[in-house]
This record gives sequence, structure tokens and C-alpha cells, in this order.
Amino acid sequence: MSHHQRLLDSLRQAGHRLTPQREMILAIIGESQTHLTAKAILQRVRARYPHINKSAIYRTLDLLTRLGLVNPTDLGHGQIEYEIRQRPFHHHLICHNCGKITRVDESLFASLDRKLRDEYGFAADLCHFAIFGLCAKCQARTTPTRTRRTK
Amino acid sequence: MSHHQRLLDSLRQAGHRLTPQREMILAIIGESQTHLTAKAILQRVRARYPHINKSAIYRTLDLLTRLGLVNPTDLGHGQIEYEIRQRPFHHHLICHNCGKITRVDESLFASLDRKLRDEYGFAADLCHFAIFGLCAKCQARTTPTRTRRTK
DNA sequence: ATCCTTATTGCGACTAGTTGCAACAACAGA
DNA sequence: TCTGTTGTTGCAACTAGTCGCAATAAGGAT
Repeated sequence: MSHHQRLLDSLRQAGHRLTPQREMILAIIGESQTHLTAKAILQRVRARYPHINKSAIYRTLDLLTRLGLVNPTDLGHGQIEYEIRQRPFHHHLICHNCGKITRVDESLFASLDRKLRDEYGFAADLCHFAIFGLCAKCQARTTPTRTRRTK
Repeated sequence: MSHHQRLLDSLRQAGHRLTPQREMILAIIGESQTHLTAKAILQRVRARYPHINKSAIYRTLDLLTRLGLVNPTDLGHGQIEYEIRQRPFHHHLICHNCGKITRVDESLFASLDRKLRDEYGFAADLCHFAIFGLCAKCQARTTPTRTRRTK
């Protein structure tokens, strides 16, 4: 079953309506292989359905997030980026200095997840983390003199 | 040494100028015991220095963050909240359903930090995390029927 | 095929935060 | 104390995202 079809079904099954706007949005998210910003989605939907409003995009994205169908991630680019939620989950290491983004596997968070459940009874949503820090290269470069501004 | 003084010194030592605007902002952050939003800081500075502009607030907050003096955290309230960076660090568990926020100790992240260093050479900035999920109470309440909207 | 309920839309106004630029003012050096 | 450099400010315009509301239209029921 295609992503698109799966998204449509989940939406209907959860009792939500299937509007043409939502179908377009789902189609675009479903066929995308990468992260998409709300703006990118808006532009692509507009290409085929010029009248759509940005509110519909944001509201649909919000709905899909609440249903656990997409993951919003703040990669530090000033906009939130969305992608289909799919196992295995992955997270992102983002270098403050050079901006390099490294994908890491969800397994990294297994022990944290266990601790949160055991000690706090908290069911964490550990499926779309952005972890900021310094990559190996930038540590070497910036450690000696880290006083001056980075940006 | 007071927080205020320590912040002033760090700023000067890093080669930045000490403007009246910055002094006010630092004083307010230094004497606050809780998270502060940019808006709250702006209002409090305005009380004594009416002419200050929001850009100065945001730019100073940004600078302090880059210098590692304050931590910005998105607690899901629609604004970023800032607080003095102080050991021991703490993180926040935020319940998607009821909004309850639980403080947890930084020790929770020790093994993750180690793994990131060992496996990726990545020096993560694990000092101000917001982890979303479901608290124990809300898990019990929402697990049986989790189809309908939460918001 | 039609009707009814109510979820969803477009719209416009709003909030949070960012940015480029000209004017200003710290502060190092003389 | 004065001066010059350049970091910092206020401003205004901008971007991302949210919200209330009236109009619209999905989709279940008849």
C-alpha cells in the first residue's frame, strides 16, 4: 500500500473528513523522500490547486502530527520540517558551528526511553529528536578559542 | 558573586560591549528564579528603560545563548523560554495531553551523551531538553481510545 | 437524490521572532 | 580627555505560524 493511501485511510479511520486540500497535501507528503517545510508543501499544492490557503496546510500538518503520521522537526533552519513517520525512527545531530546534520538510529534512545518509563512513568515520544552540539571536526577547530561569536 | 555580575564579566571577557540595554537585560535574567519569555523580559526592561526595542532583547538573548550563559527552551507554550544556565542541568518532560511539566535531572542523559561521543565524536549540548510524551495519568486515560483529537 | 450536522476552509488580523540598514555609542588607544 | 573603529541599537519591513469567524462542503442518514 502506498504512503498516500495509508495516510488517507488513517485519516478517515480516525473520523476526519477527506477534503481535496487534504488529499493534495497527503499526496505531496507521501511521495516526498525528504523533509518538507510548510512553505514547500504550500507551493507544491498551489501548482495544482492555486486557491489553497496556508492555514489549511498548517492545520493539516498539525492534525497529521497529532495522529502520529508525520514528524515535525526543528533542524535549526528557521522553519519546521515535516516527514512521514516511519520505522525505524531516526534522529538528527546538528552541528552548531558548521550546520552539518547526521542521522542517527532510534536505538540510541532505547535506554533513555526505558529510564523515563521506569522512573517517571512517562511515555516519551522519542521519534523525532534534533540534538544540537559540535561535530568532531568543529570541536577540534573551535576548542582552543571559543570566546568569539560563532554565527 | 551574583549572577548579574558573573554575566556581565563573561560578556566583557568574550569581547562584547556593555550597553545599558544589555545591563538591564542581564539584571532581569540574573534576578529571576524561573524561565522568562522574551516578551516578559521586554516588559520588565521597559519599566525602567522605556525606549528599548525588541530586537535588542532577541539579539542579547541570542548572544547569551551562544556564550552558553542562558538556555532557551521550547516548552510548547508558543514562545521560547530562557533561564540562566546552571549546573546541575535539568530537562523537562512535557505531557502532550495535559501539559504537565516535570523536571528531570541531567544524569538521565549521561549514557546518551557518552554514546554520542564514542560512536559519532559528537559533543552534544544536552543541557536544555524538552521531551514531549504522555505522563502516567494521561496514558491511563487516553490509551483505550486515542483516535480523536486531543487539542 | 436531498438534507442536516458539524468539521473544515479561506480570510484577515494577529503574535513571535529575524534581518538589513543607517545612526549611535562603547571603549581602546593616543 | 578626545578620537576612531566597529560593535550595537532602533526601526521598519519581513517570515513563520496561529486564531476567530463566517461561509462552505463532507459524508451519514433518509
